[in-house]
Amino acid sequence: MTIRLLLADDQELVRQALCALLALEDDFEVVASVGRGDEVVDAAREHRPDVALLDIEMPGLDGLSAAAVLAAQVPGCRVVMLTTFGRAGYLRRAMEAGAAGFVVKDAPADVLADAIRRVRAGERVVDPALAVATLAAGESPLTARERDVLVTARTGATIAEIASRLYLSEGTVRNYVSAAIAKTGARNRVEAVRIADERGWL
Amino acid sequence: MTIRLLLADDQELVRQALCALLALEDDFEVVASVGRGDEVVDAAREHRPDVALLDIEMPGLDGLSAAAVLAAQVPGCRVVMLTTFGRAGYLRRAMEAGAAGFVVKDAPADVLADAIRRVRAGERVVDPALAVATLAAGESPLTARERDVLVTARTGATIAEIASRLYLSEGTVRNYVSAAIAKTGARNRVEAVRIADERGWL
DNA sequence: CCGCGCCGCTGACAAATGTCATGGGTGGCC
DNA sequence: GGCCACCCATGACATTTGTCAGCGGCGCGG
Repeated sequence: MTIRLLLADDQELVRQALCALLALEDDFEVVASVGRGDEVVDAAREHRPDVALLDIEMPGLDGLSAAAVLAAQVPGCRVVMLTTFGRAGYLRRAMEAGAAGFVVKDAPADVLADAIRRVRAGERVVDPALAVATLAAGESPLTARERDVLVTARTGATIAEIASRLYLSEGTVRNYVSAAIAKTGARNRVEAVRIADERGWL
Repeated sequence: MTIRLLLADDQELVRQALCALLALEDDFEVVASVGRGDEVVDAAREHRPDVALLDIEMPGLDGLSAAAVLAAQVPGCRVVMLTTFGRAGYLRRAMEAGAAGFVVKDAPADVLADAIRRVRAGERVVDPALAVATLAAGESPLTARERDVLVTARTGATIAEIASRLYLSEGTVRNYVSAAIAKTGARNRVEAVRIADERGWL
């Protein structure tokens, strides 16, 4: 009994390469391959894969959101997130989105193959080291607005720009930034953004 | 006559996948595969590949530096840079490092295969769109010190921290930052870092 | 040798940023 | 209803930042 796979990765070359790699295994069959997050669900509905391999960074719809939609609308299709970054926040969000597995692209091929088979069998598969890091990073202490402000600040916007984009007064924005800096333990807006980003709080 | 390939990419999974992909072509033979930049030269000396496929982001030694060393020490081995980011500065630096080809991971597999064959034949292969972008971005207008300051600022360091790390006075750092902001057309230190980074000036 | 660009520094000033105290409004929860 | 957390705002304040002018030194090319 072969395992039917859906492959989603925005990098054409990587996707084709993974396809070639997975084809080496006798029990895998890649039934669909897409390059955009918003094509995942349609493809899954059409081809009914057993397991969907989703990259996180994708145009249209990110892999995490795609996983959530998939879990809701295509029962029987389990999700393995396959991503470059073993960032703590990604893992947490992947779990919340209903993913059954999480593999980083640093891992060797047989880890991926193994993860796919185990997920298919109903298990949940996560790199233990990454799981620890995720627990260490903990839940986000940021309020929704603090998060918004940091997200907007990410591109290098000034306080004034953030304020106008979020329709807030400058003083309010400063307050949120200040709170975020305190909560992240940063000494800068810039550092606060970086830290929060790394922890997956954005 | 098969083309002997060396593969360098820090992501194990991607490397193995590319290996599987390239093995599908009759005239390719992957003779070496490494995951660190500082292993490239040794591997090349030992296995004498015709073409080395180098990722840019790698631990130990980045792909650009590896390409430069390779060009100097292993004549007969041509280099194709294979990278995620089609950033203008990367291409320029790749060319300066003596690379013969430049392929982004967005490209389809046959573009890569084609590039390898043409590079092997002595041609230089570059994505035309990216070449235009590179010319548009132009040479870096930053002086060495301005660059140093921006690089240090990238992590979110304050002026004071930059000053102490570079053994400069704070006023001097402020001047460099100011100059860099002017030259990038940014309105922030943060934005200046982002812009300079995108253009490959760091 | 002289000009020029880069390096490093200083000092002064304006603008942006971060901190703090305070207050009002809302909605959930006991 | 009272408590609490969050949202939004204001004003005052210290600190950090960016900008500008100016100084001396060094090395390179005309």
